[in-house]
Amino acid sequence: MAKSKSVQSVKGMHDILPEGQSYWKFVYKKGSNLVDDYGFNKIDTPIVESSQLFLRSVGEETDIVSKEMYNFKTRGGDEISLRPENTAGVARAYIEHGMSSWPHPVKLWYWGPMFRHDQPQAGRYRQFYQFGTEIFGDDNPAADAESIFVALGFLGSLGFKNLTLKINSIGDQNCRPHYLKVLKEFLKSKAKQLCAQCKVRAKENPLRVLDCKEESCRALFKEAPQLIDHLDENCRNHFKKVIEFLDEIKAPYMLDPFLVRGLDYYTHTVFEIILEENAKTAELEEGKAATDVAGLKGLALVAGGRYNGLVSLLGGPKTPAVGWATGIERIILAMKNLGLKVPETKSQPKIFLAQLGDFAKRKSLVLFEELRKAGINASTSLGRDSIKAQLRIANRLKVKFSVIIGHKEAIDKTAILREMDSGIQEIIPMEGIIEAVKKRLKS
RNA sequence: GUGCCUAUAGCUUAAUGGUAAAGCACCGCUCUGUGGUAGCGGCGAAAAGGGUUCGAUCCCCUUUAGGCACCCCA
Repeated sequence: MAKSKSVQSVKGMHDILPEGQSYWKFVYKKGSNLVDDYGFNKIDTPIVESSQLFLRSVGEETDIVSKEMYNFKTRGGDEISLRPENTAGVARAYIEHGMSSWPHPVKLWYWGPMFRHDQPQAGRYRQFYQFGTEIFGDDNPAADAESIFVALGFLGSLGFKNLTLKINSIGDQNCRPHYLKVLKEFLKSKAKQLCAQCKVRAKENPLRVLDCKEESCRALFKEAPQLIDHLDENCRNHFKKVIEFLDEIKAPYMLDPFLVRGLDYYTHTVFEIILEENAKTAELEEGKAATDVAGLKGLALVAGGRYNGLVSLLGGPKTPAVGWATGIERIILAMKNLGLKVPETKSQPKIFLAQLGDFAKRKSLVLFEELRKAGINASTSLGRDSIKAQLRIANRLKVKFSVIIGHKEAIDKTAILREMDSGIQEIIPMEGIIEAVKKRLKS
């Protein structure tokens, strides 16, 4: 097989082919227009950052950094990494360019590839695109709500319905340690009944134990102390106000006391937007029953939260911030599975130029250029000499008209304009051809 | 990182322990001057490596890739 003898794409990496581009274009357009309307400005940061950045921000102990990051050493010996997410990079840029002196809040958005070395699955790649926003310098719960609202608006603009917003507060440096103590005690008392995995986690990352999907554990955790009951007054107030804002803008939400996130920098609000568990595909053909959306059950389309400690952690001034991100491959897969359609954006030529003989070929090349200058999307197949083959291409391209220049026409300084549907042809003087084409295309 | 399933041409599929077949697609010819339909022809495949066997695409092992479920996550 030719495939195996030639070079293949690296595991977990994928090509976005022309027919897939209409989805990408559509999602990008909807997303960028929306955040523009909300006053966000685009920022691009490098795909490569110093490894330190992620170790310090995302967290050395997190899976993303400890297991999934692409790390390299440069010739000079610098340790660098492919970015596994972009909040750290944007925060770094915020500090590096002195954005703290910009009028606040500083509202930024980004779109670009991220890299994580995990197991590829549907909607899950080692290089994948994320789109997201960050708001710096706004401590107000309204900024949390705005972030959530923008994320919901984005998904809504793509046609998603039946979304569930899960939200929780994980407190901050002041109150989380107290909670962890209480939680650890609880887990100790139940140690014997925990699943193997939870036993390990109870020691290493107790917060994540609450995430366990094991039925027996879940039952156990019903009595577990909840973060939300251990928030200090400041945190509780903040969370309460976020919820009030969500009520105000009528965003449907679900409090999830077990929602924790895999990045260390989060404080206060954390949230996820998932497709409802019972999301079904559109009924495609008659007789074909709707099926569960493959691979997407409970998968987060959007995730985000507040990270008030991040900027100062990276050496910048103490700056509250909040943001979210979404995975584009995942979004597009969900759109396809749900039958959400996007407009076709393939290049659609309006007319086709066919020629016979070298002299005519030269003439049609000139005309081709003139058509382009006149803003008419024309196509041609100058490499083919048989008129039959050329018209076959014209037919396949679904053009309305073909312009045919044979040897005779080239000498007479005329061209044949053929309407493809009817097959009606007329001979038009060369200098009038552009006008004639324009006129026909209009009607 | 773990477990299960899968791998035949660009795509979809077939048969077979003994020369790998077809449809679609692509290219050409019939037809250097007219497409859609037709006829004819061409291109082109066993993921890689090893083992069992007289002989392996088929049976076995390893690797690779994909899917699914974990883990984790967007």
